[in-house]
Order: sequence, then C-alpha cells, then structure tokens
Amino acid sequence: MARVLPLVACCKPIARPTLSDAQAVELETLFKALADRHRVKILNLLARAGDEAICVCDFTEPLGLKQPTVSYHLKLLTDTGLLEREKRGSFAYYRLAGGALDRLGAVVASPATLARAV
Amino acid sequence: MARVLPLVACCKPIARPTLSDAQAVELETLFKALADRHRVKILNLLARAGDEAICVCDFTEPLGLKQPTVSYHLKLLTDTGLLEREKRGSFAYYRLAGGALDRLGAVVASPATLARAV
DNA sequence: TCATCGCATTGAACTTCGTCGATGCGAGGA
DNA sequence: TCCTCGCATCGACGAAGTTCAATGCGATGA
Repeated sequence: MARVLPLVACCKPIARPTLSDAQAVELETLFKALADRHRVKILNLLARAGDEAICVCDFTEPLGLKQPTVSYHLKLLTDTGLLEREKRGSFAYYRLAGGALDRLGAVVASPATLARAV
Repeated sequence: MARVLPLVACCKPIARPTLSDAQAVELETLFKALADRHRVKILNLLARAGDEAICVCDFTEPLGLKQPTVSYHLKLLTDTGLLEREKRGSFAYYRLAGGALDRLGAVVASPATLARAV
C-alpha cells in the first residue's frame, strides 16, 4: 500500500484530516524556505545539475548576489533539509537532498491525489 | 500525452530547464502565499470541506485570529488564485479554487516525477 | 611561517510581513 | 429610515526576512 512520504522528516499533506498546530508550523517553515526568488533559482539550478553538486562560488553570478548572501540562502535551504552540503578542501558543494522535490509534491497532495496514492 | 498543468495561470515546475526571472518571481509569490501557519490551516480546512464553502466568521475561532486578520489572509490566498470568493447576502464564502492543490503538486515536480508524467 | 583563497558568520540598515483597533460600506430586518 | 450584522480596508506598530561590508577561520601553496 502506497504511503505518503513524510517531508524532511516530518510534515503531512495539506489536505489531510485536521492539521495540528505543530504540523502547520512545519509546513510554514518548509514553504518559507521556497518563498524567495533566489532560493527557487537555486533549487532549479541544482535540479538541472542532477547528481552533480555546485559550489558556492558558482551561484553568485547566475543569482546576481554577493557571496555572503548566497551562503545565507544555501544555509537556510540546508537547514530545512532540502539541500545537502559537502566540503572539498576549502570549497563547499551543494546538491539537492535525496527525493526532496518528490516529498515536496506529496505534501501538497490534494484529496484526489491522495485517493490515487492510497 | 500528459502535460504538466500551469499553476494559477502561470508557473513552470521547479525542475525545468532554466527558470526565467519572471518565473522565479511567480513561484516566490505562490510559495509566499503558503508560507504562513494560518494560511496552511485555512487550506487544510477548505480541503477537508470539499465542495462546501466556509464563511469568514467560521475561520476566526479555529485559527484564533480576529476578523480583520482572517480577511487579510483570505484575500492574500484569493489574490494568488488558490481560493475563490462567493458573496451570499452580507456573508462571504470561500472555497478552494478548482484543482489548485493538484497544480501545486505539478509545480514542485522533480525530474523523476516529470519523467513519469510525460 | 606567511599570504591567499573560499566560505561562514556577524552586525547593521533596510524592507516586507502579520496583527488588530478603528472605520467604512453594503445587506437585511424592524 | 434607522439599526445591526458581516466583511473589507486603513493605519500603525512590532516582528521577521533580506542584503552586504567587514571579519573570522580553515585549507592550500609558496
């Protein structure tokens, strides 16, 4: 029986019976992480890169942001569980966390989608 | 051939080739609408209500917010295209916009999900 | 060891958001 | 017509988010 995957280690879909306060806060945190044009672009760049990781310095130019700001956004996404960080020498590489986008989809599943999933 | 539905009259999935600036802004707007615990609960309440609409006065108690604040959130969600408003006498009823949650799922579709969809 | 490079963190300025009292407005009902 | 009720809007305030120069720190190489 298919199951709706938890997101980032938490989170139930929006369209479930009674969302608790804690669950609402978790979803708020998740969507806040996505609620910025630059972070959306970061996810897009990483999704397109597939398995390949991208280092901090390679984000600044496409985003048009300074390095501290890029680090700020990357840290926020990583803390939310959407990104994974890997250190190589003095470089920091980021990649999409495994299945992050898939689980994201499950969270916003509507009743109709749920019916199909279960 | 299945197609990824546009959201709210815009918006391509995150994992698509090159997100334009405008598309990133649209997604930012969308996720910002979801990035609040009370708005998440509103969507949850409406999703559970199915086809039935809920009037403003019935949100204040479960949300623990005053009427002006509830109206603020409902307007924000409506402006984003996630909710629909219907006036009955002096009452205002809100319901989920048709397929809003489904299209939401399409937006966050990962490359793997896309492969399945197409 | 010393200089350099890449990244994280700090601190401060600025912007945006969430909340609610007060107010306005249209719809009923007396 | 006047009063009341439900909702939207305004105005103001505090809270939170975004940006970047300055700084700190570990890694690399001369």
